[in-house]
Amino acid sequence: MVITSDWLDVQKIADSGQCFRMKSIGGGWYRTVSGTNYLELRQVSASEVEFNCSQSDMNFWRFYFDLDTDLYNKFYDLVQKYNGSGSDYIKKAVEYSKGIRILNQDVWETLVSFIISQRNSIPRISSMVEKLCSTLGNKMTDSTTGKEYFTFPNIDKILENKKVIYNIGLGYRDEYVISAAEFCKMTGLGYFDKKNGAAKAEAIKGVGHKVSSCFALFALHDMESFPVDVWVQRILDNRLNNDSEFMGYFKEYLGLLQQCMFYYERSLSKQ
DNA sequence: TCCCAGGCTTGGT
DNA sequence: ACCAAGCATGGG
Repeated sequence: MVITSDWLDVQKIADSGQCFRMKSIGGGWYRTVSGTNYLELRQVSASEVEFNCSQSDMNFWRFYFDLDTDLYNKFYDLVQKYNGSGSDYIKKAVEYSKGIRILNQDVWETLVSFIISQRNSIPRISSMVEKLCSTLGNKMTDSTTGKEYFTFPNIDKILENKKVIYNIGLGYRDEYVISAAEFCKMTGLGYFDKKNGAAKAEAIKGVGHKVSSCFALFALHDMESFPVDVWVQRILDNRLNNDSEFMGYFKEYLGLLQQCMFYYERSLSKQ
């Protein structure tokens, strides 16, 4: 079915760096996996996206893509009205990144993915996550497309296969993945609430402030979370003159703004 | 507060 | 062939 939205860009979301299993499969189609669900989708026009899935799966994906909110339009309007420090850069970044949404991703998958992301490049994060899934995940067949895919391994599966984790090329991050599994086995995933989830996650060995802020934004949907990685730090230093005026103005949209700036800045470096 | 190892891959000389 | 850097973190 076709979903109409003036703020939904498949390619930009796939390349935004918030998810690592969404990739192009040719012919304009993308595929992604979340939980036990598989989806193929493509951009039909600037404001239309075709979702190749059943009606019941669409409920899952509507939530996943954060489609039932007018937050994005409110954000865009607010950006147009902003004339404070850094407004030129922010307006350009948001215009360029229009269509990026903050996904509602699985708590466990996102935690592990961002532990793996540390001191790593996006293509290699994706390949590490795929390796993890193809090695320890469950093999499934999508009823709509007939395609085979692997789910992300759950906590127990990882705890039962520690040796495997140490031998799939995660580097020094392997022990962090194990410690996250042990921690979450104890607390349960419901322990990570939107308000305090980031701080709670930092009790896990291998989860510092940067990973926890990504976790809060991309899994717990804490839109006020503003992850600062090397790219965002460069933006703050070189584009925004370390003036944090925008942070107060965009308070409840900071996570979305971070994604726009991150995506825009990386595009500038690729030219 | 500052500094560096740890593991592994890619991209640039 | 060599080496730096990559959506950081923990420990000294």
